[in-house]
Formats: sequence, structure tokens, C-alpha cells
Amino acid sequence: MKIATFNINGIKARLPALLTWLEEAKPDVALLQEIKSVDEAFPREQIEDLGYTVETHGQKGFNGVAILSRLPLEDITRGLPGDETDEQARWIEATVMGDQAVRVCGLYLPNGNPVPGPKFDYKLSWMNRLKKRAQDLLKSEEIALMAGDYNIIPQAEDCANPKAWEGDALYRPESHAAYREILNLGFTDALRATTSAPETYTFWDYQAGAWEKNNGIRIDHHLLTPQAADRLMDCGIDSEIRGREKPSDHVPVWIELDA
DNA sequence: ATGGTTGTTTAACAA
Repeated sequence: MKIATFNINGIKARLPALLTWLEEAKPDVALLQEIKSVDEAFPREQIEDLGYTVETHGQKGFNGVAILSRLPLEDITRGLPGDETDEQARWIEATVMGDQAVRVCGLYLPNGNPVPGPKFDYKLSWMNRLKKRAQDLLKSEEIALMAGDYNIIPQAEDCANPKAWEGDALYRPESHAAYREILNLGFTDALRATTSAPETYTFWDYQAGAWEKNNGIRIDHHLLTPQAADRLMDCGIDSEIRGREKPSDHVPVWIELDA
């Protein structure tokens, strides 16, 4: 089972690029972030024509996540538990019925800038809720993963210029601590766990020729439960599509599971 | 170097 995560930065602007990538990469499941669309406006037909079921959790203008799947989906839930007042669309999960059932969670973790401020506070409280969901996932002992745009640069080697990120919400000590708390519950970073994966980034800013200079960061991650990590076959980053016409500023990250 | 770019929505805001 091939599962990919891709922050598309707006479905309206990205539909042709998304369709081209789906036809080439042929993921069984694609977890999308920043669809920037309400559910009713999401262009599902052209994606369905490629054989995908489309499940969205959108909102007007910002955020928004979706699951595309060529395998049947069950038990779809929307929204990260733990705060009934949170109206931001950043979490969707479903069980993918392959040879094995795989619980997939698609997430768009808050950016958190500027620091300090309410956006950074929201990021940290959201990560605290994420930790609770992560603990429950481990308890279930399912083949499960949480993948998406974490807006976290885990370590210095995950960015071209660490100095430039000091103080940023993607690199703050508080952000690293919250991320490690989740990882250290027992999750595996799929990219770090495979030797065949190329050392590359997953995001290059649109500004200042970041792509041309390879001034990137690795912020899109697959975190696997032990049951999923046991079945991890491969992981990769489709970095070449960043150089195409009208690209997203993120590129897809995929894993292959024996499931 | 306090710039630079893109998307959504139409003057900012978010990233």
C-alpha cells in the first residue's frame, strides 16, 4: 500500500499539477493539506475519474485537509479531538481497507508564527491534543500512521540554513520538545527509518529563489506506530515536481507499506 | 539585505 502526504497549497490553483502527479505516482492513498476550499467547492469529479474516493474536511479560504483513496475507506472522522471550540480544519482520519486495515490520519499542524503570540500558543496546544490522539492510536495497536505538514523542522540536518530558523515557530525549542514528546511515545519517522530515501527537503519557499538555491526544509512527515513501522518497505520524496509549472511550495512524501 | 512570492479573496492575511 502506497500512502503519500502532499500540502497542495490550494486545490483551485493546483488541480492540474495534482492530477498529473496522481497519474504518475499512483498512490493508493493521498493525504492532502491546505486545500483552501469548502467541501462543496472541492473539484472531486476529475479526481474520482482517476479511481479515487474523495473525503474532505474543508473551510473557507484557509487550511483544509482531504483523503483520496483507491481502496475502500471506513470510519472516517473529521477534526482533532480535545477542543470543541476549535473551528480550524486541520485533521481527518479513516481506515483504509487493503490487504490489512490501516488507520491513516492526515494533519496540517499550525504554523505558529509569529513567536510569541496567540498563534504560537495555538500551535503548542494543538500539539498537546495531537499527543493525546497519538497515545490512543498506540493503545489501539493498529497498523496506523499520522502524516502531513507538521510545520516542524526536526533537526539541523532537516534545513539548509539552521541559523536562519533560530527563533522561528518551526524550529523553537518548545516546538522541538512537543514534537519529541510525540515521537518518543513510540513513533517512527519513516524517512529516517529507510536507507533508500534521498536526503532532500519537502518545502522550498516561493521567495528569493529558494528552490534554485536548494534552500529548503523538511517539515512533511510520516509518523508510524510500531505495527506500521514493522511493515515499512520504502519511503521517498517526489522533489522533482517542485521544479514544474505552477508548483506547490511543498512536494509529496510517500511510504510503501506491506499491507 | 526587515526584502522576496503565491493563494485566497479583493485589502488583507497566511504561509
